[in-house]
Amino acid sequence: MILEYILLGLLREPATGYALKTEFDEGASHFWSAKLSQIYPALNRMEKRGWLKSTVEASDKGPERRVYTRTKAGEKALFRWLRTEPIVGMERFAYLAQLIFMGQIEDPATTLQFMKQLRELLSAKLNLLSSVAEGMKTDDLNIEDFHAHLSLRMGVLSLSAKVRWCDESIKRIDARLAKEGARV
Amino acid sequence: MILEYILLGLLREPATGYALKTEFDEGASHFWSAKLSQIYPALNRMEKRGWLKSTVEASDKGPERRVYTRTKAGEKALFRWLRTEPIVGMERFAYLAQLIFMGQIEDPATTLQFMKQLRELLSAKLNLLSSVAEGMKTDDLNIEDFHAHLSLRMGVLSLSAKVRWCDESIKRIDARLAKEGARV
DNA sequence: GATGTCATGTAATAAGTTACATGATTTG
DNA sequence: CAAATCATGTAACTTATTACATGACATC
Repeated sequence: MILEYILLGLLREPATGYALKTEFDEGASHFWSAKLSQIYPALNRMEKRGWLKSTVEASDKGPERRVYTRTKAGEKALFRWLRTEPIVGMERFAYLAQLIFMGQIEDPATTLQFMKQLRELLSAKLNLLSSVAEGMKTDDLNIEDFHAHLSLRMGVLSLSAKVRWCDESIKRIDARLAKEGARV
Repeated sequence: MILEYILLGLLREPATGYALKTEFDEGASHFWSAKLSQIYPALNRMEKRGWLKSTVEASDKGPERRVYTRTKAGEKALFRWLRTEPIVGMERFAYLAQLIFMGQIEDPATTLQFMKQLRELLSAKLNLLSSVAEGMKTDDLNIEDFHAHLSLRMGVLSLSAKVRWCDESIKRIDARLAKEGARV
């Protein structure tokens, strides 16, 4: 279960389920996502399995919180997973499914609008990631920041490629529409 | 449910569950995947809902087959979905999760090997997609082939970017290893 | 006769989403 | 005092994977 390994990875330092959710949204949202209602039971399972230990602490703000700490067994499980082959082939792009079948509607104007919307959505994501990446230095990073920077770069490069693809596609659709218009 | 809409899209022409699985693997694997054990119940549900009709036919080869045909209601449901906003934010890259936490192992050689493996896996996918894309003409396509070509292009462009990212990353890790070696 | 492809399904389990339920503290 | 944030969980449901079960026909 990939979520569990991501939680193990995030639990480098002890944290609550709530804090992990925040980290997820801030640092991992470009490659994975999870809801609180999935995180809490997962942490529970992991503790039963011996990968985590938890203690209940009073909070300075709000109710009591359950703080999870990664055990040695948890670390071992994580490292074992990290040494497996790169996991590929689970890619999911729902918007490509929409685009590919949109030809059946036979209305280039619909596709044009779709691609323009998609361009905006993707470039907003790109801007977010770029600003995080640019806020980091690139040289003399410690090994953990170096890894964080590597994965940010992949987000930046692949989103840039997709935005360029949107632009290219918009031009091609415009050209088709111009031809159609000329024919009438 | 996205799978159901993809099945509707594929069912432009009547087909069996088995044939849809083949189409999935050949034409849709770079943006979605599904197992037969998920496809059969889905088709069943969709027929109950009135999106499909099925008939049982004898096969020239192997056992009887259930051929599904998309109904007008199914087409309407598909077109309605196609006109919704582009679905983004479901991206999942398990290999990025591996990479980002790999810093905790503190062994650049592990990361180097990982990136080299990833490069091979991604470039194999890229070659597959490129050859399909190159086998298509680019001008004067009918509207459906045009859409197929658009989505192939996204695969080619974004995979190229990722392969370049692997190369860039491999160089950076090599540089770190060289530095480390120099220090010893 | 073994292996591969065609063909359809069910059962059990795992993973993920939406909705429900509760309640304290902080900030405007 | 209303809204936001902090905080934890359960219940119901949907979606997806793995394993099981069956069997015809084709090719080597």
